Amino acid sequence: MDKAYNHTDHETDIYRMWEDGGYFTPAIDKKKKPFTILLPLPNANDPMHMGHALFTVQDILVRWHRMMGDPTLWLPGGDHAGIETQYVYEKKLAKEEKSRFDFDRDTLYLMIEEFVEKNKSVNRDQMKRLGFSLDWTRYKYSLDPHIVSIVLDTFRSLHKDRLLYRDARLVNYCPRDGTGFSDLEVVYKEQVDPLYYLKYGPFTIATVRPETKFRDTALAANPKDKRYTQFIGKTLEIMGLLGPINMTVIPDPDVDMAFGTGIMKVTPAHDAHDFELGKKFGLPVTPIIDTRGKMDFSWFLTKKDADPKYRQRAQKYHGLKVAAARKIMVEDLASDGLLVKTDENYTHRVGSCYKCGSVLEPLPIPQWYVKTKPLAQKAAMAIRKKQTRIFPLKRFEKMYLDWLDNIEDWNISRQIVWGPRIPVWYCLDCNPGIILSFLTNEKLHVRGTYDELKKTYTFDEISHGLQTLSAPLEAEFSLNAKPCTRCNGTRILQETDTFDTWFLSSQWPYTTLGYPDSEDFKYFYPTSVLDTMWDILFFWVARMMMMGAYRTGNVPFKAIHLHSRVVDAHGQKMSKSRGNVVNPIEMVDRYGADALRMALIYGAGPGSDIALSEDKIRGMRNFSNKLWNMGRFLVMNMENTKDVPFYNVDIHNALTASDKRIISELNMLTTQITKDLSKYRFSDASQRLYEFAWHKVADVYIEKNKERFTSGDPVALTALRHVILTLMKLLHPFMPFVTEVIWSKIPKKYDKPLIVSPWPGK
RNA sequence: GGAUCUGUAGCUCAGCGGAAGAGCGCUGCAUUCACAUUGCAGAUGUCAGAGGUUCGAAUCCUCUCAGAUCCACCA
Repeated sequence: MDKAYNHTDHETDIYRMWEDGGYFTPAIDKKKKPFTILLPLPNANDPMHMGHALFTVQDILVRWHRMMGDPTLWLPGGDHAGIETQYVYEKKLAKEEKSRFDFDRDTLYLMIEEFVEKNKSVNRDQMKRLGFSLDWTRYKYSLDPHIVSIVLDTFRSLHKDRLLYRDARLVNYCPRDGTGFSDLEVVYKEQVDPLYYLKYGPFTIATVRPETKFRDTALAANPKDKRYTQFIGKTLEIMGLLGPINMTVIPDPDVDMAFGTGIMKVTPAHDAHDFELGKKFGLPVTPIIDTRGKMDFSWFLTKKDADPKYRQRAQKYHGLKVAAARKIMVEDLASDGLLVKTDENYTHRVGSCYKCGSVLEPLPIPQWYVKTKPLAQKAAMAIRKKQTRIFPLKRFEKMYLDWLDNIEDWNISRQIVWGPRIPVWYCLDCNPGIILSFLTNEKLHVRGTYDELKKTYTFDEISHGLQTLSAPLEAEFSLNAKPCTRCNGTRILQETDTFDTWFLSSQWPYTTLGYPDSEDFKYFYPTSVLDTMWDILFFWVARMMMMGAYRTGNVPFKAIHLHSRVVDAHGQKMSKSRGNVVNPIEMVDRYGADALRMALIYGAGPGSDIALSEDKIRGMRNFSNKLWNMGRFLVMNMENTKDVPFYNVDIHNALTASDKRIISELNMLTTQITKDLSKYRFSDASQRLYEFAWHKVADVYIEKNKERFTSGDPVALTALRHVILTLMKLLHPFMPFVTEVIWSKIPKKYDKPLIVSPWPGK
């Protein structure tokens, strides 16, 4: 054996030995209870980061259970990651001075597909570098046809159960990325904007969005506000930048009397609160901002009787981006004497796109929604009844329940190409003009709902539109478009929206296992543990619980273990802009996978951030070397001594007090580690093992008995071998490579690799 | 606005009712010894502050200060 442990000499060979030996693939044994973990599917396009390296937690559990003799499945997969991947791809296109608008839908899809296929293997190879004992024979990709077909079937099933609807409500729309998002994906940023006080007929109103005032449809005041009670219900003529308009004052108890002047303009098309208010009072929805985030004054410019002076003004605003238009309008308001004052220091929070940071525009666009309340109830119940337990902290359980108890319907439509299209077909003959694609230069030009909304639809008219929509949905719900069953029309258009990626990944537990009939599904579902970072508790974990319970009748996990974020040595979040990102593969190259794994686990308290430094990883590399040299010491001394008996109860009596003491401590340690693992106390276990191996066995036991070992005392060597072999087993889940190598060097009775050796006490 | 978490050695953090701990860093000594990716010895703390419960509090309770996070979103 070499003087020092050099991981690069061993890791590749060891992993190949495990994989070729088929040890990652479980044998289904109906007499035994399986242990199953699904790997939180990484973006198939992403190289590995420290977050992925933390899946070490799962490998620890999996390796432990495998040694315990459980049929153990750790199922890997990759995610097409809809918007994430399309975003990355569009950035790539931008470098080539192209954009998504240069391609038709199918071409763009194929280009992205090719891009992903090229990168797919990178992440997989990196997982192997970390030593993850994933069953690669079962690898799944989120766009595998059989997975998609189950997802589409879920959509159909939701429709049948009346848990699905299409509605034209306000969507958080990113004009830059060209898609809407669910509420969860909105990031609110605090910023300072001018608050303008505008003259509004007899009133003064305060607003940060003067550009939307052209299409205000009402004014609202608190019914308790004595200043305005006399006006409630009255319609007033108000002078604006484009001439006089009529507006009614409506009562709204939500209006804060202390804010601004206590009276508010109502813009149902561009504000969520106003939209609800509009619904209540039957106000028209009158958008003035389009999906590109530009002002749209066509409603005014097409007016035949418009005053030429105002027409000119509208022409000036038309097509400007919101921010630019606002600036010019404020100038015009000032010159018309309509600007009362400006508060420059108004701080508020603005919804922005989590991908590109653009300000999101609330826009009225029809989207598909899942009614989540009934689904959420079951998912919450599973936790309340302790069918599923959440580790490590109560606070995550509370977060989970609070979210499910207050859940809103889920917008699953995305206006991107990368992902499965929503399986709905519209008949353009009997139900024309339903949908519009904002994505690319689609060849099919269809008059869209958004255009229709611009024509000042009332809420009644919108809901009427939705009723006519549901007809072809009922009639035409197959995977391939056939002639319309109502009018026999052949101009059928599939919904151009794709699914929110989370709609697919929320079904991962049963789609990957082959719901509903496969052996795997019957045997491995529900899975044992889900381990993931807490930041996707709502996006993914809660939704998997909902969909699993809905589709299969069982929630998908018996336990949910939430781990924390990896931060740098100073507790700072790792980010490219800070320049403190530690690349896991570089660390594996330099110090070995075992060192990185141990560094991630050691000293990481449950629920708190995990501080990782290169110093710490180096420290753990030193620990690997310590183990190596303990093994080396044993092997060297055994070489000169024949017939070292194997440890057993009979020999125990021949041991010295010192031997007996270390074995007794080892037995206590075994019990303790087993207990730690069953309670997800990985850090505690790793610290105990480190302490015992280095400071009890190496520093004390070996040093005190050194003469006995070097002189070849068979009894002493028996004890030491027993201690080291047992220690290798206990450490194997944490540091699989170095323990497997040491194991292979020590003469012993078993010929099986360590990975499938029985857990001590088992 | 609602909720939650954290404050312990220079740094990162364990401990969460019974004599203040670990890793890294630091200081001194050792060196043909399994290992210098080492060993031995050592220094460093009003356990954020105040009050309370208790025979006993870093640990439980209340408040204060400081930092962080989640949810809801305000014209």
